[in-house]
Parts: sequence; structure tokens; C-alpha cells
Amino acid sequence: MSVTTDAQLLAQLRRGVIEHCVLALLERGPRYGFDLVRELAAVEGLGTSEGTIYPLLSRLRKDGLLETSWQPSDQGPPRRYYELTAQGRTALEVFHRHWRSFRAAVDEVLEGDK
Amino acid sequence: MSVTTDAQLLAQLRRGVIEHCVLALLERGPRYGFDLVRELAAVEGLGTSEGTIYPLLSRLRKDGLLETSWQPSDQGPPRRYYELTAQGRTALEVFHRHWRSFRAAVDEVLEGDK
DNA sequence: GCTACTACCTTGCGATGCAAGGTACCTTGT
DNA sequence: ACAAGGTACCTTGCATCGCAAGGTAGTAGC
Repeated sequence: MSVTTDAQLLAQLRRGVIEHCVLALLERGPRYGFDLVRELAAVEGLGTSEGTIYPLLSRLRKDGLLETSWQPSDQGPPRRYYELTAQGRTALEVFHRHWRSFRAAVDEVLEGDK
Repeated sequence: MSVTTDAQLLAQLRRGVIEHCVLALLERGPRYGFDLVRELAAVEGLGTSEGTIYPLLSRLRKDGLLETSWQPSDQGPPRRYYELTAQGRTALEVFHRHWRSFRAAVDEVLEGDK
């Protein structure tokens, strides 16, 4: 079938949003990758996988929005914790503005009002 | 620069949304491609180009969500008008539900409330 | 016939979500 | 000791889709 499935529909919606949801979660405090996957999975529609998160975190780190530090775990392998840099915080604010305006634009078109 | 620009940020946001904005516009009545580009350009954040719209319309037509008919124009080359099929109308409703829930999910994460 | 506008469409690139697969640490049970 | 299972990291390859750029053609006015 070439018709879009619900899963694909959501995957497309997530584009460009997950990245900033990760930043938003990190605004509340340091997290490690595996944990972020679980936190996002807990939110309806934002569920994603490690294959998405790790490359994403890597990219954000390269762009200077995140810093990392390895820390041992009580039970399991060591974890790589991520936290926001000043630049990351700014990027989050910028996105926040864009998101609000974008959301309003889509609503306007979808609602069909005038 | 590998850091995301505003333009790229918006382009990613548009993913999976423009498609349904087009359906929403067509719900109000038949339109032709060039006109859709202009209507979307009038909405802040949804501005796009012909390189986006034509392949998109083509895809929606192949998937059976749209039907087309050529019609002469008073001034200029003939236009290909698109209109929703029953399947297209259903797809729009389905998206509507997804969008509302997705929007709420993103808001929840961004607002950081609990 | 030249220019400009309208209107259609295609090609090639870049960005990125994801399934699948791989490595390694740690704990528990046998 | 060893196997099994959970935690945690990461990479590869594919598919999707927005877009800049470029191409074709009808119509109107000079």
C-alpha cells in the first residue's frame, strides 16, 4: 500500500519536534539517552526509539547545544548524561516561539475559519 | 554551519502537516496547484514552493485522496483543478484527530508542567 | 517576435526518523 | 563458571519528503 499509515503519519509529525522535546526535557535536569527514550514513550504520539535518539543527541552535541559526562550506574553499564548549554537554552526558546506561531497557523488552516 | 537555521527548523515542522493543510484547503472547494502555493504563502510559517506542492499533489492523487480535471483559464495556460475524494475527506478527519492529540503532547512536554 | 506572467512538472540534494543489528556491562540463577 | 536477561551505548542502511533550481508551454501586450 502506498497510502500513508497512522504510524508514518505520526513519524512525519515528529520531525523537527522531537529534537526540541529532548531539549525541553533536559531543561528540567540532566538525563541519559535510554532514559529519554522512556520518557518520550510515556507521552502519547512522541514515542520513538534508540535509533532516533542517539544520532539526535550526537548531532545536538556536535552543534554545541548539549554537553555530556559519563557516570557510573548503581546497576548496569555506565551512563552518558546530557545537559543543556547556554546555546541549547537559547535554541529551545527560539523553537518555543516558532512552535506557538506554527501551531496557530496549522489550526487556522485546519479549522477553516476566516 | 551545521547548526539548524530558522528556515530548516520550519521546513522540518512543515513535514507531514502541509499535506493535510492542502487537504483542508481543498475541503473548502476545488483549487489548482499554483493557487495553493499562493494560499499557503499567505499563512505565516506554511509558505512553501512549487517544488513541494506538485509532487505532493501527485502523491495524493496516486493514493486516491484527490481527483483532478483540466480547465481552461481566462488568462493564461489551462489549470489542473484538484478536489477531495471521499477517501480524502476521511484522511483529513483522521489527521485532525492526530493533530489535536499531537499538539497537546508537544505542549505538555514544552510547557514542562506536571 | 520579444518579454513577461501564469501554470505545469522534474531532478538532485539534504535532513532525519526508524528498523535492525551490534557491543558491552551488570546481576541472578544454576 | 557459565548462561540468560536486563540495561545502556552506538551504527548502518533505507525511506520519506521539503526545497532550490531548472525546464516546458500557453497567453497577452508591445
